[in-house]
Amino acid sequence: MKNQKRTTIYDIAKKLNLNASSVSRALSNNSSVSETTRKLILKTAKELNYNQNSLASNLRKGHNQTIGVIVPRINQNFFSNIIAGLEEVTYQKGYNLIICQSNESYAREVKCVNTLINQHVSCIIISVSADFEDDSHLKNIMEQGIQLIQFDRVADNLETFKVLNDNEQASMEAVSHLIAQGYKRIALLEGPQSLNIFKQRRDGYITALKKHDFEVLPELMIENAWTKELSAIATRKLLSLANPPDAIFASTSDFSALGVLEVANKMGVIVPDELGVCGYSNEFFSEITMPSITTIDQYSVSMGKTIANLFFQEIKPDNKDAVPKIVSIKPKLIIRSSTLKNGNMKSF
Amino acid sequence: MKNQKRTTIYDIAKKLNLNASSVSRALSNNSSVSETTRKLILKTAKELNYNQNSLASNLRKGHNQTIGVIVPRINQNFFSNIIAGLEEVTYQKGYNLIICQSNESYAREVKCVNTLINQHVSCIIISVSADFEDDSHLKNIMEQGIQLIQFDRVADNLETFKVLNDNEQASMEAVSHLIAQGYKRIALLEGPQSLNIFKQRRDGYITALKKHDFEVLPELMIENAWTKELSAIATRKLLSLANPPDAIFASTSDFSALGVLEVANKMGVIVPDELGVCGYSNEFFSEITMPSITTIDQYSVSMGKTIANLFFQEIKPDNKDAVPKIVSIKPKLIIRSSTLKNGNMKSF
DNA sequence: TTATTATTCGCAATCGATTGCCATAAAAAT
DNA sequence: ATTTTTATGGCAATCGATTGCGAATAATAA
Repeated sequence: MKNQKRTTIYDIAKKLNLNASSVSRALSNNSSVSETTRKLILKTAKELNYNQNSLASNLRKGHNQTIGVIVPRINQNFFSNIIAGLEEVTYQKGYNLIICQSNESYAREVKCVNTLINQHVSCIIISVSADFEDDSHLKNIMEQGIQLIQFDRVADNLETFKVLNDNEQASMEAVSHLIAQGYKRIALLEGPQSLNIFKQRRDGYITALKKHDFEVLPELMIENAWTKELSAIATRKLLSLANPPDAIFASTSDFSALGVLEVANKMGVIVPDELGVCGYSNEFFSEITMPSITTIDQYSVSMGKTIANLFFQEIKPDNKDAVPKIVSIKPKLIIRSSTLKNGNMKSF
Repeated sequence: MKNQKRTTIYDIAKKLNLNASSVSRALSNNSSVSETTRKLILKTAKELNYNQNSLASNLRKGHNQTIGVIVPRINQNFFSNIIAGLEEVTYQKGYNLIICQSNESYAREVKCVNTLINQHVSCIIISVSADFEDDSHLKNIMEQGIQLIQFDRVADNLETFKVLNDNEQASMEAVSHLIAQGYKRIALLEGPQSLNIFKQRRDGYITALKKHDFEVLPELMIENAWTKELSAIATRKLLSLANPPDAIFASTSDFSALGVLEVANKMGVIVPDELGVCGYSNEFFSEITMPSITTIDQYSVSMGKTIANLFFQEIKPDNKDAVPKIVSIKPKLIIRSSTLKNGNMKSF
């Protein structure tokens, strides 16, 4: 592994007694180079094992075939699926992805943004961290002339392209389904209200209750129950109430729903007969629990593709007057055993 | 969002009647710039909302604070955890990650490699695709003076840095455990033998059998059963044998093990009493199935960190004579209900 | 006060590819 | 044979930051 310098277009030019400009043109397959010399150039390029220096090319051309992605956690199912979807499309277009994770930290999110700005990426795709403070860093992205697409968790009052899930609608449908199944006291496990997605799910819950003339009971709404552990604690509390709920909508995730399930099991409360349980996200495991968990699928991979397509179709062509557009994806309620009171259970 | 040009060090220099070189030096906090002018420069840089152009900087400096990662699938648990671990460390060091997925396709893997070479990344970290053909593209990486680290699925006869799991050892332990539990006819579900990891797991299986004077029976070794569906088919076949196995080691993944579990359940075969089941990878769900699945944990996040640290500690400092080193990580057997014949089951 | 050293900063080349413009040569038209 | 057109490829500037070298100035020593 010698530290020899890599071959450049100048090396090729020198060898063929040509000018670097001709080499460049031949390689970009573009303008006026005779067929003969082009073939000659391509051949020697291969011989010398030439590889283009994208840094130089991008610097000169003033743009970068690269898109930056910032997510709270790369290895969270939803986000890794988003990234997989993004990559699928961007790869086809010859674009690269630079991935950063904010680890749910605002400070780190800001740093990630700055790094990506320095890299001159042509677009930044972001889902903000849980301790989101303000949107000045996002504004800065746009001031630097870089496109910005927010998805899922977004800064509401910043006008940018957005790809969202219709959380409120999905949440409403889930709760309506619980009501239709005959559940009377439906509790809600919520995530941090600093994130708009959790607010929306809460809104959907309230809307559904009101629509069916159910009372909205604050004691049945537990904030910050967004991990399996927190959810288990909350469930224990709820089920110990004098007047306990007969259904729990774990609006934060299937992990929360699993926490509910485990506590119910330990306390001898039968799901779904005595307690309906609904999760969110359609994690793989939600299908194989006993009973299987009713949940909401967010089409994460296809959402990733949607985001990428938004960039290529709406934004990239004429970035001058691209009017911020909001794409809303309707998640799908997946009904499984944990909310089917009639005992219509699927086999394991 | 005007398309104004971004401010450069020349803009700052012009405003202060200085030379760009001074600005550069002031910003890099390095050499001889008086405290007064440095502060002045830093101040105006902030005022003008200056952001460094990493493209130009990297081009000049001849290296890139970027590491390329190529994995078969980003949204596969093991790999997304690896990436999370990598990112954790590289972020601390101010390095960026460019992520590509080969989608288990060799052709695409080659393209990814080329893109990363063009990007002048300082290192490529790769786990090869299932239809791996030859290692010429990997050799090319090294010829271009780019560091190469292979992990998990590696090209055996290429001398590079490698971070591996000791698959053979882990596999041997798993099978030995099954034997210790009293299982007598242990079947093996294998992955494509083009990947060395699956060969190693097979070797471990055979070693364990021989060590305990068990016969190695080809009819109990099923190739290419590396998805839940394929595994289910294989299981059905195995359990229908005149002399069926009393344990199945799904050496490919917990998904395969789940396939075994489901078929056993449907066929009325009791796990673990009539059939022991062991998986691989310690997917989240393996803990919550009924019964929970004995499996092997690969410490994926920490493995990602190990890989990154290998780069920063061993390779980066003096890339001249870095002697390829192989780091082997010992996975951990996690014993759960699906192999505990004595009925020592954990509660769900 | 003069000589010497240390500080601070400017000049200009460099990294590798791209591109507008111009020059030469070849082909076509007159 | 001469002019016009076209094809081909060279020249040189450019993208933005970095850096070796040298010049000018300030600080210190003699």
